[in-house]
Amino acid sequence: MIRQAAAEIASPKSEKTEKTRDQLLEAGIALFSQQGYEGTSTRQIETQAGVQRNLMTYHFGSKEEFWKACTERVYERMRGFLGPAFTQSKDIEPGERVRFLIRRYVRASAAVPEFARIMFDEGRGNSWRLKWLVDQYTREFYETVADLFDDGRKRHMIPDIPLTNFYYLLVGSASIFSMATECDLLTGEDALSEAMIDAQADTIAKLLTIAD
Amino acid sequence: MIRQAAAEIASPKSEKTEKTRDQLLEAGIALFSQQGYEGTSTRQIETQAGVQRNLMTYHFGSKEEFWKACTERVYERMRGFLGPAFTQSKDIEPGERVRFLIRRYVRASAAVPEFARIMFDEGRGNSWRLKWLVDQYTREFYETVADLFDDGRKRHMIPDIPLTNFYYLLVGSASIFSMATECDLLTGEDALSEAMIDAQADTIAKLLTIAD
DNA sequence: TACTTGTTTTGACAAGTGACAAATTTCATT
DNA sequence: AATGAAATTTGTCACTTGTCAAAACAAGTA
Repeated sequence: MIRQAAAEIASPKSEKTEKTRDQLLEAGIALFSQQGYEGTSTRQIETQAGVQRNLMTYHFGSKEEFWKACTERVYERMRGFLGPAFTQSKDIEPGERVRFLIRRYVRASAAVPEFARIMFDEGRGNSWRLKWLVDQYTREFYETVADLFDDGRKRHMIPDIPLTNFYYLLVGSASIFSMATECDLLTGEDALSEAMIDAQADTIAKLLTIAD
Repeated sequence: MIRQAAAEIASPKSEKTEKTRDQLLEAGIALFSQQGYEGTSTRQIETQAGVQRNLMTYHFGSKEEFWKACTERVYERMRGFLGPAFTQSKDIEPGERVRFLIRRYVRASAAVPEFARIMFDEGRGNSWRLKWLVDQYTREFYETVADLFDDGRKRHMIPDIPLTNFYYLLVGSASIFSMATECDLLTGEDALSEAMIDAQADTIAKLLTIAD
């Protein structure tokens, strides 16, 4: 079940401290999602964050723990989009509900491209990070999609394809956003523009559901 | 245009030399596709290849050149699947041609999951590697898909969606194979099994084309 | 004031990185 | 067997990596 976040754990001792943590997290999210875990050094993160050396270790204990904190924030951001979408979908007629949620998921993926980037990045290997991501976030999301899928199939709103393929098509549809740089080089189009996001949402919603 | 490969450049001086190069390349492909460029060290490659230290530098000059050689072999492997598919598709009735090629592409992606892995990996950033991949391989492939798309649209075999979205849906459909580890953790299914490959090929072909 | 607590700064270190160069081996041809 | 080029092995370099530890600083409390 997708639900709203629990508040950040640490009590914000001081204003400045919170700012340091925040800048580190934002730098970490940007760099991890662009260069991967191994490709990003703690010093690079601190430099990009504009803070002194070793502050990451002090505030988060280790690179591993810091990475987890980064993914937490990213997933939180996804929840910030998906939670309200679920709430709103309750008021939508069943015939449109699946389509509505698919479109919202696509828009969320575009708003938080770091999420898909990290997922694609870690999904290929066998690291402790993959296990952690699946346990913490992916499993929960998968179950939600599975429920949605079952319901949609009962209502004959989803074509006759297996759940696994449905799921990875939906997830894989975010690849255009996570490969925005390549997309620009290839087509000259900005994958993260409003027009492209709409086009992608329209396309997936059309293909993954059955027209009335 | 997708065409058959040019032969490997180097004249195979001796049997053993060729074996060393081959083992290095195979190890490099496996490791680069699982851990990314920065996440893989030359010593790790040499260890996995079972050869002595520094032999990679000797045979390939540098890590950069070696990486290029690895991607060359991977793309060559993709061509080994796509080339014959194109040839065969000439004999297929136009109404089935697009569907046939889509299915073949999906099967190729499953047979060479390293290709999609590397593409997803590099597509997110802005490295010299991305530029090189696009110049060397991706552009050529994109043009091929674009031609196929135009033809399919004229014949009313492809739904009314933009080319860019069509392309990234097709490419993104390989994500299930490149995230095989995650898929196993999540669903218990082997994404690279014959059954799953078939299911994925069927699904994409069905969704991206219009039924007669 | 002195003391405590949380945070920042600086110094250091062992392990690992890619690359270079010289020493050594291998092996087909004389 | 002798030669010479290709291939392998070993040694080393300057640099980066993550982390630890101690020093310096700030701000509040007794």
